[in-house]
Amino acid sequence: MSLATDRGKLQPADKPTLYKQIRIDIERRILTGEWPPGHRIPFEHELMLRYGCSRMTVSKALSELAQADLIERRRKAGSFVRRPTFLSAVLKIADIRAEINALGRSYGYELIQCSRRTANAADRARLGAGKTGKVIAIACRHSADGVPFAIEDRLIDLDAVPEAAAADFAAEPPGSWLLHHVPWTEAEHSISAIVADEQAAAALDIAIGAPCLVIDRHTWRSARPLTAVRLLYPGESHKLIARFKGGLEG
Amino acid sequence: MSLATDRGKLQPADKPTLYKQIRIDIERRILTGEWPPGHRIPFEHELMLRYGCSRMTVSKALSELAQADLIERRRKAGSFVRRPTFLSAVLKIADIRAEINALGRSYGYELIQCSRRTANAADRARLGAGKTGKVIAIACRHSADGVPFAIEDRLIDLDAVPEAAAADFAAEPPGSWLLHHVPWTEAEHSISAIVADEQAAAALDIAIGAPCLVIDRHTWRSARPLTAVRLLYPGESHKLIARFKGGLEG
DNA sequence: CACGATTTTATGTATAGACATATAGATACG
DNA sequence: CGTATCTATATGTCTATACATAAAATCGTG
Repeated sequence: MSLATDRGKLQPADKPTLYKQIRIDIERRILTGEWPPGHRIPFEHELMLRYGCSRMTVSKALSELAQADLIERRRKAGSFVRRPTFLSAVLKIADIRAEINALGRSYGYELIQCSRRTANAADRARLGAGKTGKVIAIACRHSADGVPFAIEDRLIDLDAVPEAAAADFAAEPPGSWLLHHVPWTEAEHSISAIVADEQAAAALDIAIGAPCLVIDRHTWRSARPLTAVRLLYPGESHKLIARFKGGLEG
Repeated sequence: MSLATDRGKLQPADKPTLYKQIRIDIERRILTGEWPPGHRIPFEHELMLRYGCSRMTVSKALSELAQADLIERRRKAGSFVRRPTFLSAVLKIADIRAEINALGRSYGYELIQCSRRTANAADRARLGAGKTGKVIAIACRHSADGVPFAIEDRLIDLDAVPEAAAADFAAEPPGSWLLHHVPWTEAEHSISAIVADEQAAAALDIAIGAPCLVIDRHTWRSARPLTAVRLLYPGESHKLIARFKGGLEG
């Protein structure tokens, strides 16, 4: 046990070395959205001027960012901010469309309800922080080969994600849209099982009392709540699969 | 979408550079168990002799292994193989004892059944590969503050994990034992919901027909099946929580 | 214009050397 | 015997340089 250092705990506040400062600086710009996905970050040559160090030093910082999948480096072209990546295979359940496509089934999507409103007490409680601004509330249904696959009930903080105001959630599922447009830094999943009530049973076309899998997910960027979603899957018929692979690739 | 390279797919079989060869070589020894957790890997000085290169080159290989949490580097002491780490927070559900302790509740464990046998057809199907050797079958119950928390039904491949023969699963839950003694490279989780039948209801002290969360997990080392486990949690009362955090630390 | 060849350029890998820093182990001391 | 100090040493960071490599950009030619 002594070897497992349990990183999250107390950082000894080690003296920030130059390459770490560079890495943290760039990381910050990416995570705050200052450098959005696709943005080309300065060339190593420019960075060594900016930070007054050798190319090897900025290269080390960039290499670590690349290993962490925050940037993608391409010879001759430069280094680019990656779009928000799945930090773990589990999160693929975040994109139901991709999940269904991966199963080789045809994806269907149906927007049930989408409204914009000033956050009420329940919205604020659900999103976490003391938001008083506007939110978007979305209800929709995903289907595979025409059969109900999951129903989704989502809340998006419009102040944290103003771009969402312009998105067309009738054309694109909110999960996909968010995943491809909004970088996030933390997510929390809560998984549980319930039995279907009348409403859920009707929406999913299953029997009342049938088991359902529930996934509640909250997503933040730098501790600021972005969205909260509840997904309801028919329980026995469907299994969520997550794969993990150790080690390194390449 | 174009930026997301979907790593798992086709590796362009890039020319293995020296530092990558070193990294892969060391990684292999760790994952095969040749260098077990706690083992001190050769000093940089020895490695540069072994591979005939400069210290910067071996250092780069070791740095990447450290970033991937496969080794831990300590000044003056050397670099050490880390014990199997959680590759993702989700996997903390792999260690129910740790999960319950994290909740601040007292952990209880009860071995219901533990038997060794030659793998039958059902065992082989469950573990995957065409195993014909011996397996250990375990049934046990975990409780928190004296209340049933989950029941576990596990199969361990004794040929792949011969050390398990000497383990005392009456004293230590098999999940904890495996996590701390056996390195793995791949795991697959399958999550679903069912309603409790008579047997499950009795074991978990819930009503027949109550929702239950089911987690099936399979674990491999280098494509060789190690163990298969099914966990049954009471559904509404309990929630599995997983957290993800982007970026890098330090 | 289309298309292949050439050039340019940013990253990728590797080197030798230098100094910093933490710390395990040895040593000295009370 | 316990503790403070010293020392040796393995890792941590950084530099300046060199050449390799992939791919974008340009050029040349039919």
